[in-house]
Amino acid sequence: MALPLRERNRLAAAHHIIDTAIDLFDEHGYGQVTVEQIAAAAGVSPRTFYRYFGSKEGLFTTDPYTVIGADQIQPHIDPDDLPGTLRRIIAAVTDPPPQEAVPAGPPWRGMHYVLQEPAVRAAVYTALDEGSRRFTELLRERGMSATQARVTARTYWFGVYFGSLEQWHLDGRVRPPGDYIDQALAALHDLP
Amino acid sequence: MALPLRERNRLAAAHHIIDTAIDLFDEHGYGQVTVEQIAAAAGVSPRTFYRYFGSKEGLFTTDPYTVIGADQIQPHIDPDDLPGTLRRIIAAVTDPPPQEAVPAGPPWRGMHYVLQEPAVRAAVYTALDEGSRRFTELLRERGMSATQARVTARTYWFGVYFGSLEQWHLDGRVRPPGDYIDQALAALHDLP
DNA sequence: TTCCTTAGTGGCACACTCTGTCAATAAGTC
DNA sequence: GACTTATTGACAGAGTGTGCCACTAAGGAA
Repeated sequence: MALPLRERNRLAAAHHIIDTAIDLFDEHGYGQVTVEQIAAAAGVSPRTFYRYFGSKEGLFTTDPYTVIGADQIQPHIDPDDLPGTLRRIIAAVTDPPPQEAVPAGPPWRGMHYVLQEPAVRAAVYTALDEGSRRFTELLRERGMSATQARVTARTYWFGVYFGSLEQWHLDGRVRPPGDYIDQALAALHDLP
Repeated sequence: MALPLRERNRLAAAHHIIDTAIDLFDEHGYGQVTVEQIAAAAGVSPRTFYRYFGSKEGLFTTDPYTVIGADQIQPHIDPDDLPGTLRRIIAAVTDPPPQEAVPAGPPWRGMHYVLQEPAVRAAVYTALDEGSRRFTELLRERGMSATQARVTARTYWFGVYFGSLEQWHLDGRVRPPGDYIDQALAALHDLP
């Protein structure tokens, strides 16, 4: 009961809409399902859907149920410990702590669509881009040069983080995701 | 006259539409210009616009006038010389060789929108993604592990290549773009 | 409880993007 | 010059996303 009623209702509604949508996607395919159908199945108006998520792809990139949004990633950033930052994000994202208002699970039901549907993937890239932008600023504040900060942030975000997440998923999520981060970080020191 | 008439007409038409569109963007802003207006100003039907570019963002990601498309980049790839690959791409992209059917210049008129307009940026990321995917396959064929290949390809594409291009543009395109690639490659060996 | 303020919702109209289809036209071929 | 094929324009229509306004529900104060 930490959150006020309105907040809880909103989170529950968002969660319910996402869950309903992914059910429909699983059944008919992402491209065959319209926002109107999702809204109807979830018992809300299309207008409300757009208020919650802004777009169809927003289902996968809107806090707090996204696994990749800039806001979600922000608290884990420590510019002085980049490998640690990535490991913490991966841990938080792949093994979300139980919260009363945010039931675990839903983000990962949609991982398939994040990686396979071009439109969703593009939306995720936009979210990563925003995270990388903020990260670049942090590095610049620490005195890093513009080019180095930009390349470093983008390498960690787009290369190590998203690359690891994708490979982890493609391998069936069997091995611990942290292993992929470690492998990816090692690969950076052995670039051809 | 190397190309058949149809081909030449098509290239000229594409070039003209892009040029017309960017004129309108510069005058009214990207978001304020509709495809219908672009088509009308260029003297073609909206349907033809979509046949050429597929989408409004396609203006910036469709060969041969894009600077970042997978097809455009493909011929420069040499998996055994990655730094060289990037330098060749940057060279080809920032200083396109004069071709009779492909007047120089147009791609760079739109660079501003590529970096500033979220929708265009997302489309460019999708193109980069495709390039990176192909590149990952090439590296795998050379015996590289899945994770290493994926991270390496993404690091070079999203980190070094796009990062350098962006920084070069942000700095006013004064210094040679190759310098930024060199700086970025150096940064990879000095990651925090 | 009651009143009041504010946030959230639904419904409507509308602009815009993008696709399927088909007839008309232009280019390439023999 | 006739034939084949690619390209175009016009039209209809589905789907996404936004502005607007009245209505309902929540939070706070007396």
